[in-house]
Amino acid sequence: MDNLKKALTLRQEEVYEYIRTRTQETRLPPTVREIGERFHISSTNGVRSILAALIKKGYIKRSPRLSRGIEILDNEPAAPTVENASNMVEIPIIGRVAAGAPILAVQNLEGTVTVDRDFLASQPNVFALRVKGDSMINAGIFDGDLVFAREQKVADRGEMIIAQVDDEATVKYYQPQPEWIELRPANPKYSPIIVKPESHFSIAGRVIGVMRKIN
Amino acid sequence: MDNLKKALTLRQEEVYEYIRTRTQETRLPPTVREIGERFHISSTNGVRSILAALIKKGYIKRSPRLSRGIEILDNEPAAPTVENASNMVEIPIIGRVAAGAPILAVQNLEGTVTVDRDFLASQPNVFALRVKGDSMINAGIFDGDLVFAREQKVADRGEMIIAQVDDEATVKYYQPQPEWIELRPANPKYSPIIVKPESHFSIAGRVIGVMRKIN
DNA sequence: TTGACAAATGACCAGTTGTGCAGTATATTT
DNA sequence: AAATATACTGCACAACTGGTCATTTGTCAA
Repeated sequence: MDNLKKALTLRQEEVYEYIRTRTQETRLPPTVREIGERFHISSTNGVRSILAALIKKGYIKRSPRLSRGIEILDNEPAAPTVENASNMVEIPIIGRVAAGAPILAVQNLEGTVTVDRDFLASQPNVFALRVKGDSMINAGIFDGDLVFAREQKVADRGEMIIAQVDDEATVKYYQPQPEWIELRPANPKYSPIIVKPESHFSIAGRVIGVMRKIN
Repeated sequence: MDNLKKALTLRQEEVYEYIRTRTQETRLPPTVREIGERFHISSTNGVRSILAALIKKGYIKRSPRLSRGIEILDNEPAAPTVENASNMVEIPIIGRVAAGAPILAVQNLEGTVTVDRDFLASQPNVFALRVKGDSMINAGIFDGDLVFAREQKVADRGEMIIAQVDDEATVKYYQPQPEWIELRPANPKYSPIIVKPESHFSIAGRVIGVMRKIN
């Protein structure tokens, strides 16, 4: 599925080509505004929409908030050592969640991580989310960690889930009550989130792993 | 080979080496502040004075006002840049540590994990260790977690390291004292380990990441 | 006709980043 | 003794940079 790269629009092709050559020639990936300048796009958001499409289609990867954090994903798989790759799974990383949209609705993909199939027990439909805040600190999940979840719409009481409330995706313990749903943090500093029936709530998945980079 | 180059001070050498490896590994030259962070230089001007010296001696080049505009002036034309086709790195997992043997000795290896190069910032000489016990629980490291470390024999005070004491490898904070070495856990239930000079002690590496499988 | 999508605008915010200025302390060189 | 180089601290500032919000325009398919 990943060898068949999705087709690019003309504009996306241009921008991709520019990033590629610029990176190769000057050793530095361009900034968002530099791309905009090159193509006479006056708004950073014009560029962003194109970059988002390129991420979605697997051509580039971005490190959020990092200046010049665009990386060309050169996957010419170079033929040999093929079978090795089959043991790996490519997992989409969810960035910020757009209101209303289903969590995997690609609009906010930040990129992908490739992980060992063993790590995820080869489960299907896995995605990753970058954690914001320290509300799950007692569960060993820190700010900036990458949590992995298996996509599922239901969960058992007490399981750690990724929940989508309005336009936010959070990691919490699932504690359904008769009249409402309680999302319990693992940090005494925070109170449980009470989700009333009128909110937009859904379970996005159950947490199955964590990854943290230190320093 | 490059005898024409003027000699560098120790500090300049360190910084130069850092810029070189960082640029190669992450594809992005560091910012001034990132360099300062790495070497605990609190003022950007401390870094600037070193960079100025490196420019003067012909080791680097800077593009004024350009973010990340540091360029290594290498006499080597940068090879054919064949590069790794795959973006993955295979990391050895250390099992039980035989007394006296270096930690990466073959008899200690338990297996390998393959991880995304980005996760480890493609650092060289990385290994992994399965954590036993809950002594680092407040650092978000639980029993059974896999911790990743970069092999190095020295560390700064307070860094999280993998230490080898007699025939055990443990993850702890490094707190050297004048007369002994203190290995501090991140769990109030445990006391620091005091390593007396007569013990077989060595630093195996600095912890750079954690991975946990849940359920 | 409606709806999804790509592409773009313009204003704005927050955090990053390079630079400038004023100093300090310690070596080494002249 | 004086001059210079090195290696910093601390603070402030302007420019840069990425991200967000609200809207708009055109295309293409159902």
